[in-house]
Amino acid sequence: MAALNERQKLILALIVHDFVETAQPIGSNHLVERYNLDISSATVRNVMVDLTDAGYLRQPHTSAGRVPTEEAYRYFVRQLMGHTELPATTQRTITHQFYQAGRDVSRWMRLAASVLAHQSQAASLVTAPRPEQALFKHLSLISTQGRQVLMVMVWSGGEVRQQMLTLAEPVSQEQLSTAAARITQLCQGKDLEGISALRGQFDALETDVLKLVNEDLERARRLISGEVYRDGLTNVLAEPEFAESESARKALRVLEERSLLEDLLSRTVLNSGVDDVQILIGGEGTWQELRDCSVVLARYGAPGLVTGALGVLGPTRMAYGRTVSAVRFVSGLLSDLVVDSLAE
Amino acid sequence: MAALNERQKLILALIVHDFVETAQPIGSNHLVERYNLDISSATVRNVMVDLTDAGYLRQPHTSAGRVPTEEAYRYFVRQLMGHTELPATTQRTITHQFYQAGRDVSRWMRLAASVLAHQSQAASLVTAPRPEQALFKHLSLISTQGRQVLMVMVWSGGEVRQQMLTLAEPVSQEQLSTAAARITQLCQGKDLEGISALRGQFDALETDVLKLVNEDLERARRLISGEVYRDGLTNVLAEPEFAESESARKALRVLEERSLLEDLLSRTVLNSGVDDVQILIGGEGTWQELRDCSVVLARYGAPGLVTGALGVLGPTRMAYGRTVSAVRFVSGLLSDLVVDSLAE
DNA sequence: TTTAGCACTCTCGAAGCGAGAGTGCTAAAT
DNA sequence: ATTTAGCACTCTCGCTTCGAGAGTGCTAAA
Repeated sequence: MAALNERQKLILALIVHDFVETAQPIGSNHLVERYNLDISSATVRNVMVDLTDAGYLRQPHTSAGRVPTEEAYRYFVRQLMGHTELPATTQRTITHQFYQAGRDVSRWMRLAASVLAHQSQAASLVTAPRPEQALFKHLSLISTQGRQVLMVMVWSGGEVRQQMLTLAEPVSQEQLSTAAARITQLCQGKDLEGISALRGQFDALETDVLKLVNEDLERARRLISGEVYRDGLTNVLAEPEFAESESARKALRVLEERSLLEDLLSRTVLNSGVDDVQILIGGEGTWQELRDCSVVLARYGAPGLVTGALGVLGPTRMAYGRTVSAVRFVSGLLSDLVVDSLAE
Repeated sequence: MAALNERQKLILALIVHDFVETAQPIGSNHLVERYNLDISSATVRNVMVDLTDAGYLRQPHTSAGRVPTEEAYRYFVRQLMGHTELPATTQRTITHQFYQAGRDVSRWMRLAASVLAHQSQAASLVTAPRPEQALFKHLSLISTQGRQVLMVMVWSGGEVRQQMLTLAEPVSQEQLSTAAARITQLCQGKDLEGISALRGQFDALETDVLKLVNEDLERARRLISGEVYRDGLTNVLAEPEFAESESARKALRVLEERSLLEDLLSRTVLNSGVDDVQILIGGEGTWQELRDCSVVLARYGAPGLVTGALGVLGPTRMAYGRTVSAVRFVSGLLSDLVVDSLAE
């Protein structure tokens, strides 16, 4: 696959651009007229033959225009697209909305999903930030009614987890507070293993509580991603490539089914740096469900401390420029917010 | 619309049943053969004419079989369907899963949505339980870093809400704990107004904290439903009535767009009793988006204290028996769980 | 009141056909 | 050595036609 010359690049870029817009095969005449090219349609056709031989274009049938191949999108994304950013006013609006949302993580998530879906006109997903290595910070024990106790655990990074505990016999709120204070003091800054090592220094009540802390965290640790937020699912249904519902089903299954999503995320963003946008085109041969789909993903957060993932799923024929800049921007914004809420 | 005789009811029930299964117009011959009726197809045709005149059936075109009208589904649901329950083994399995999920509300929600989607083979939604009238129960203040403080509020019904607070100047954890204890003691059992009435009894730090408590709760109060959980969206895409994506879009928009959902819920389940299953067929003339859709909804929880809503959205041609029993069962189960976690 | 018989209607898929769009090739022009 | 005009060729798409099949409604007999 020899390097493309300038004219070839131009034609390829134009075809990708037009096809993204119209979803129709692009013909040589069409291209010349639309862009007032100072070359003839015959020349364009010659170039098209080159690009077809190089594997960047294909024809749906003998006498139709050309359509970009997956390879073309990859080339476009790598070499032709250039670095774009969201318009400054859009950036300001979005930033403003986030700061208005206060410190409520679940609102950040919903907002991020909504912004991504809207900017990319595709389906978006955002996973809640999760600590990569959780350090214990604080425990509250609150008696609710009878022998029921609400445990509220705070972990490094501000993750709050709750759990109910049923005691063998009623215990006063005072006793609970004392126990919580003792556990908080002894376990502060420790991770799961550190806490287990303290076994034996606690009385019966405290041991009961700690067992639940352990269980809860063990369960949480098994999952890569936190709560998943989605938006814009109906956007992809509007795209012609998902007109017959079968293809739409396949694509949306990936977002809906936890196991598929975890698989996708674990093989991509987990190995990448924060705010580093990854683009998966056409499932890259691996994901059968993502044939005809592209996914733009990024990891956000504070690496080593708290991270989450976010991204957009749309047809291969996707406005990569806009989508990538939206993902990059929101990812950066969330990273800032998460880091801010870690330390100031 | 005169009352139907037994034969008419039988035929109507069979047509609804068959159409739900096959999604094809039902012909008189087909019916007689399949159910070994001891009447002739001509007789069935006569009955069909009656039912068509009565508005329960219609023909897609002159020489096709009959299709139930929305009116037919309503009649079916009210008069013909009878009371069904999920099989006992299914009930046990589901119950077991819920108790395995411990006390984690967000897992209940996910599980409920998943069970509903699976049992009804349609799209499901579940809103997190929210206090109808929130009484303050407990406050923890946890210093994180510098002047950042994490507030964790516990409200009646076990709802835990968190908020970040940035102080003017650093304050020790000890001081924070004292303030939290004082606020907890003074405000315990009070609602938003009760807390406002105490204004003036607090020092600067405590007032700052309370302002945030107020803000957060004010914001929460404006929403009818808590976090929304969805599942089985891809199920509805498998139905032939949603084969062209346009109709699918309309239906899924209702689930996806918060405002539409809130509208739907506020006009239905909010006025109904808990565990009382409501069935909306074809949008009932009001919801344009829900043409060709039916929604089966119920409110769950402890009325007056904590409630949420849950339901299923599918094509009008839906297995109402199975769906209604699934919704009723899961609603009851969630009610029990919520009530249990309130008091024991 | 039920049913057999039958003419009638309408959809659906296959087949046929022409218009239109777009190509690839060749030969001339730059 | 490129570029381009010209042209024949190919293939899709929309349209129409047509026959088979399914299902009805009506009528007259049981």
